[in-house]
Amino acid sequence: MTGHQTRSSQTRAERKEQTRRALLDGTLQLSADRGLSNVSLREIARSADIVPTAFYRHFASIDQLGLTLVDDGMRALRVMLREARRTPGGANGQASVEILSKHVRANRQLFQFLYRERYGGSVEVRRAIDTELRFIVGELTIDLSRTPGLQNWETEDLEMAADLIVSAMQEAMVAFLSAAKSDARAEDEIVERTRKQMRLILLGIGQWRPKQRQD
Amino acid sequence: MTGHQTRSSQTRAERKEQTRRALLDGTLQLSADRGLSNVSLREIARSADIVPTAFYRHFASIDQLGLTLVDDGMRALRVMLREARRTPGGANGQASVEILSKHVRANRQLFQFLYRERYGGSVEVRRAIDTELRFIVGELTIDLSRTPGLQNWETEDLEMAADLIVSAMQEAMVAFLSAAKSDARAEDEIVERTRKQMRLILLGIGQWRPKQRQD
DNA sequence: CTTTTCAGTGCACGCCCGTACACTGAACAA
DNA sequence: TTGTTCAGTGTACGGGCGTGCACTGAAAAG
Repeated sequence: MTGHQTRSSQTRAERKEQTRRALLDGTLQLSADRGLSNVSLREIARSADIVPTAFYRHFASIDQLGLTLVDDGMRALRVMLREARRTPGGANGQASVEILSKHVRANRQLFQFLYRERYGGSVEVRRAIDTELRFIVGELTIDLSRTPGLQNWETEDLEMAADLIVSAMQEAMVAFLSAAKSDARAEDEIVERTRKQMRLILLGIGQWRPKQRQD
Repeated sequence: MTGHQTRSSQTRAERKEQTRRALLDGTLQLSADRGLSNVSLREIARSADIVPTAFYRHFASIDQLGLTLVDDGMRALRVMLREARRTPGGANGQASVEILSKHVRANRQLFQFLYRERYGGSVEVRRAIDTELRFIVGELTIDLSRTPGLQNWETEDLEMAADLIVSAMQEAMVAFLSAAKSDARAEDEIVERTRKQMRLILLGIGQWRPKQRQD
């Protein structure tokens, strides 16, 4: 009631933030089974109970809102990766698959948004996602370079392996999200298959001869 | 000029087929950088130089047209796979990467359509693509089961390996299509990386112990 | 108390959309 | 020659869209 600070306001900004979140959540909901590009500004506004033109008080365009969602999704992804990295054998091992499944369940819509827009989104959204994804491959490459036995690998080869791991993980994520929401059996199968794939890749890495050449 | 057959007509059906192809080609063009769902029926009709309502003489809906494009794309994909299969070591080896790159270059838009709609398309289109893709994994599984040294693998494990190979190949395809149309250096890098990934997977397969268990 | 800020309102506009409907005219069958 | 088929036409409609513009009224600032 009595605002006596020289700094920022309170109730006013709170309400704005609330609407902003409603816009983001509503958009996530609406785009879940159609993609962002098939959602209209008016629909989004409706979902947040504001009039269409008020949308512009929060975002300059739907695309800008999309980029914010990409940020949110990537943040969730980084949280997941951090957990995987501090888990024993997490970054390349089998434990990471369970971590993936856990986080996917907790962030369904956000992750779905990411993989859907990665291929189907606008040019800007696609580029934003690809950039972040490349960054992730880079981090995994560094992780691998510190793994015992891989210190003398060439960066190119490390990147190649990291890329393969990320590809498999992404496919697992997509499979997860395609499975019915509470089909535990299907989820278990995906986990099992992906675990094996990780093991297969690790076996391959163990056999790799760093400077090998082919004609 | 003189049509004297009891069977089908000639010039009439030809013109229809011509328009049909114009519709398919135009749609492929229009959806290349926006996705099928962002293309309007009117645009498609315009691209084929017909009036909007005439569209329905050929397809019941844009979705139906999309399914036809999925068929076309899958046909191209099967042609590619057939070539890979009859090439020595093609199905899992490194030669298959070159075959992939060749066919992708020859069918850019069709393949782009496939991977874009696989995640971003309508429910029906997505299902059609996924079904076909699963079929391909199945065929590769059979190929693997005939490979010397893998005869006593369990089907589940073979499928797991086939799935990983297909994932890597798909990622390579996407990378190809994302690379600028005439960036030979980028394409070479992708080929090289994917080749190595195939080699890595093969090494992993070589080390695989069929009945291995983990806690 | 007075003034300023600004999230949200309400209306109006022009645009493109899908599609219903009645039609035309050339290719074809008889 | 005559009648039928049917790919393509042209008009018209109602509806959703993005957005420009003038506004309101409560919260914040002074």
